[in-house]
Amino acid sequence: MRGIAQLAKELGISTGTVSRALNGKRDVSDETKRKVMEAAARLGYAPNQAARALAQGTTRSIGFMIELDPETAASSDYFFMGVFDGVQSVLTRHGLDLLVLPCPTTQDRYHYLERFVARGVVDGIILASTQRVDQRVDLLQSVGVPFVTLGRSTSGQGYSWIDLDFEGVVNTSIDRLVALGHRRIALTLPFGEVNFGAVFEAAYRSALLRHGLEFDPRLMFVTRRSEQAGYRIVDEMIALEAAPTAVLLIYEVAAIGIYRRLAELGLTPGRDLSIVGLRDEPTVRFLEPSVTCFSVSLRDIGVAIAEAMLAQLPAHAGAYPPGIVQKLAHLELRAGESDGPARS
Amino acid sequence: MRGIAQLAKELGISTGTVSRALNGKRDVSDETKRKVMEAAARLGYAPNQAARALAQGTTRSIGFMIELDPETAASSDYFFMGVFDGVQSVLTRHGLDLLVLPCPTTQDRYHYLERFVARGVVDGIILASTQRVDQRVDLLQSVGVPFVTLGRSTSGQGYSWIDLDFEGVVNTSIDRLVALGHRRIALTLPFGEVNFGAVFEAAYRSALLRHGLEFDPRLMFVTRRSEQAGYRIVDEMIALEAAPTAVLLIYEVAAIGIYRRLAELGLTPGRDLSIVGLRDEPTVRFLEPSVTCFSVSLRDIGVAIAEAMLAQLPAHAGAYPPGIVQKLAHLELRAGESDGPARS
DNA sequence: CGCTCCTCCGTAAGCGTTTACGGAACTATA
DNA sequence: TATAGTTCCGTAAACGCTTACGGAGGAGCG
Repeated sequence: MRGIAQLAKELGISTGTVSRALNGKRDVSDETKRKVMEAAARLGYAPNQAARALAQGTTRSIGFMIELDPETAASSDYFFMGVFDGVQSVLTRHGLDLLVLPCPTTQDRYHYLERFVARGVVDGIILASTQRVDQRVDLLQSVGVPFVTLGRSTSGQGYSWIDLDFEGVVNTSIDRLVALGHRRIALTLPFGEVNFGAVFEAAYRSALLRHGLEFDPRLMFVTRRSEQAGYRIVDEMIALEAAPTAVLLIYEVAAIGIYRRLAELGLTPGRDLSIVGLRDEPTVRFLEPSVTCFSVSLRDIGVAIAEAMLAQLPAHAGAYPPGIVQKLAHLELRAGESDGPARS
Repeated sequence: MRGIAQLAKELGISTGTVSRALNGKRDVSDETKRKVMEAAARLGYAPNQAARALAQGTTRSIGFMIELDPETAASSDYFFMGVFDGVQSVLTRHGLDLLVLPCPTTQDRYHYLERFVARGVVDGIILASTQRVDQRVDLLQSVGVPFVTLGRSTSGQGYSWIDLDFEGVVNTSIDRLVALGHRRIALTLPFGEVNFGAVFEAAYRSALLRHGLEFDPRLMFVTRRSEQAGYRIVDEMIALEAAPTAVLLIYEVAAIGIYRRLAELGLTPGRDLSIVGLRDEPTVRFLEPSVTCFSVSLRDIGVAIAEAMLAQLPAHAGAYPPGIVQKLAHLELRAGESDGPARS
């Protein structure tokens, strides 16, 4: 006899009463409630998760699926830790646990997720690294599991997502660069089928159009998230017959490589080539001259995700207005010295 | 009627047989086994996790607790993603899931862990960021939950751990620097009570002793994991009456700051100050001149952790020789150009 | 043919909680 | 005093799965 039964025997009352007391339900006198709480704390008792989940039909935990691609994702984890913290801060207040589910490099992301939802390990799912067309969204919608995605996708319809305002970043950047006299502005795009690549490119095209600038596909560079990638594209840009005078980076870390290559060539960031990065992560923030980029609170993004999740959980209805929420996190410009007037 | 009952009805057999078939047990004909498998795949059936855990008394999942300190840990996640991948690669082969448990900044690490083990959410625990004295180790040992720590601790006794060979790194580094003529070698130490700080310092002291060099506490600098920290200590070192000619970094990322400050002062890494970093993470690997540091496979560390865990799980006895395993991961020197002959 | 042994399957009792239901004791009301 | 209404608690049936147990049927043997 273990668990609640032992506790009940110890107190000389029934398991039902103990359970009610622990869960703060009615039909229990304050006196017994107190006794039970005290005994539980003293014996270090906590209700068995499996039994509780089975009886209630709910696990009280939310899964956050991430991917472990060592090539590209390895450095974006920087990103996730901040988000996790934000998610946690909200979930714990509602008695929910956060379980991070790291999909191994060798496994298919769809099947990995499928197993977890089919077995009912979590009550809700948070998805990251959304692809342009992402079957996981369709899966979750069809089985009816509450979910929120960090990043948009063209799959599914009418679901909750939180994403960075890439359009805003592109518009602000291009406006700024154009105002500085730039006419040929290069762009780096993420390798792979992540959705924000398409978003970034579309925003870029429409911004050019808005300014009456010509779109030149040779000014777009697909890169992985690495310093090396930045190093390489400098030469590629220079080799063009009409080299760009500015570049907008989807992976700000590339700035490090660009700086180094420019230095080797005797060129100066902000003078010979204007550079605008996406996010002001610490490493980039430390560069000299400082990189013009954008600031966003990762924690706030996490909070928004958690709130969007709570809005979908029946057990927590009322805490947040129900319904789908789709939110773009604003990125605030942090003007640095890596961009300046265009030189011809 | 859901789950296995529905599946059984569909096939016209009992739930017991279905369960046996799905779990590949005996007492089921190959014919029915085949039919059940087929039906399960067709209907997308997977046994409910809670029910299974309750019946078997085992969750088939391992928890990996990490901490979300945005200040120090945020950038060490780089580190974790690689480790996760290694752990996963082994666990999945044995039908075990990996659940990452991120302890929020606001919560006490001990109570966070306590709740998870008391509720029986996981069969085993992997601990990171072990403190010099870490009550979590005592807790896990007292309740008898299988666990492995990534990093040592002075708490507890005779438990399994995997750690970096900090002693090896220090010895190799000091030997190398001394051979280059350095006599005053500085050291950076981690902020906080993490155990590897103490290990690093102890190894440093004994290495100095071995070479007959004087120990000077003023040559030790406690730093957080940041570029900024490196930037700052340059001035602090120079300000000393007898400035060090070399420095050994616990957080290699500090090299970035050191490089920058040296450049501002018109000094050159490897000539005016020799620098040796711990791990060759991408950002540092990209510096120019290249940083002398050490290489270690994060994935292998993860693999070792998982194997140490399996050795403790009764259900998997035999897969790996039972017993505690304590292993130091070797760090291979990657000689760069950031260190050179001492100048007086 | 009778016996034993093996193969395969159904039955049902758990696993540790939660929770609907009913009932005992007590209070308030007429 | 009889009745209705509260308050508190015990009982037991779920939740979905696993697994010990037993039994039916067939094969193999003497």
